[in-house]
Amino acid sequence: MGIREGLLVLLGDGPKYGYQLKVDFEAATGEAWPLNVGQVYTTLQRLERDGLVAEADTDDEGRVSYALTDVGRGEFIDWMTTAEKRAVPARDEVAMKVLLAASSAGVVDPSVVIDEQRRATMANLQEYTRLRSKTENAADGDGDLAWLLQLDRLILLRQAELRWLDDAEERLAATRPTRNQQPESDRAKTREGQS
Amino acid sequence: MGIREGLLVLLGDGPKYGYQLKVDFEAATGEAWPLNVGQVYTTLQRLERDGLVAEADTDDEGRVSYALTDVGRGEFIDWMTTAEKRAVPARDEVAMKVLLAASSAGVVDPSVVIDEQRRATMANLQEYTRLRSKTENAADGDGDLAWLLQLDRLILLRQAELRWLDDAEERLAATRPTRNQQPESDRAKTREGQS
DNA sequence: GGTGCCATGTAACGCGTTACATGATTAT
DNA sequence: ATAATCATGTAACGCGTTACATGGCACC
Repeated sequence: MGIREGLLVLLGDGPKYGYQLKVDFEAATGEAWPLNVGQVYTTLQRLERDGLVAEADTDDEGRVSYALTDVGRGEFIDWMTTAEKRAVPARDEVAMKVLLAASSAGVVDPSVVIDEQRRATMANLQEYTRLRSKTENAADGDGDLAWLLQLDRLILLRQAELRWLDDAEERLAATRPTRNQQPESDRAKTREGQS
Repeated sequence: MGIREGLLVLLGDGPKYGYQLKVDFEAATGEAWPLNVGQVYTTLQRLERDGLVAEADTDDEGRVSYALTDVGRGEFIDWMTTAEKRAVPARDEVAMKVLLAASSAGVVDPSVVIDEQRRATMANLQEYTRLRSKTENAADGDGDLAWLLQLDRLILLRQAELRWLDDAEERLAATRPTRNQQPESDRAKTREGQS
């Protein structure tokens, strides 16, 4: 998950050297996922260790290039053509905040957390939207396809987040006031002093 | 980002011992983010090292409980009341696949990748939707609020992903066929042999 | 008497991330 | 000249994750 696969794919259309991989990686992801060059070299080491890439002929300049091994090419094709299962959903900071606020009853007001996050997310969304129109209206029609795709994605994600914040507020408002909502089952078993 | 903050918040309403934290963490996140118990203890060590928690009085049973220090309580409040900035968007496997497929022109057909992922995501979405109705119609009206919120969230995320896959396919179809779309700028500078 | 849950840990690995060191080449 | 970019690497840290070891207690 991550850089390994990225490099693997980038090496899919021919040998490349470290720095080139960094540049290509960022270009491919629309500069939205910056990559410290050092990581390329360490990741290449690990890929070599695992037999997925091998040092290829050194460049006409002094540049050390790497190429996929057969195994590496296999992994690359495999990863590319297999859809992600995502058995366990990724932990998201915003979701964590809201869920934890909701569970730690009383100490923090979930609606405050939600409101604050909504403001940030809306600002974020506006910024991305602005960037997208700006990019779309750029003179060069082919302007940075990857960057546009990233913006599309981020906009959709933020919109989804806003909807979720609304849903969450609603659900919390619906259940909280009716009862003081102590999850009695667990609470009773291990009373934790100072309530 | 992650477990640290989770434990911090959970300790916000009183001292708890390790195992309890694990149980509470999973309960708070609707069992969607499972947590190996061992991680609780190592994370507690780190939190203690950083002066955010301290070992509190041992339980009536032999259980070692931890409590927030003043600093820890500060961090907790801080984290809770501050919205996430998310300067750099998180790397997502699906997005990576599509973007990399789009950039590595020719080796892999992006539309194939997209189609395959769409199938998986749709199945995923249906499963979550099914689970939600099932949970909502459960006899006990208060049934697992956290779990419901997670399902809401995952459903919205998957829907957003589907829309993005559509958008991406469209954008790729719009630009790709017109030109063979070699990013000439970089391509020219470092010709990488065997094309 | 064994199976399973409660409870606390430790050891080791993997990967991402940062920071640092070192040079060559190019541009101003 | 000197600043920026190209190019390759190393060292160290942090956190998440897995696997393992141990022991008490309850229930059947």
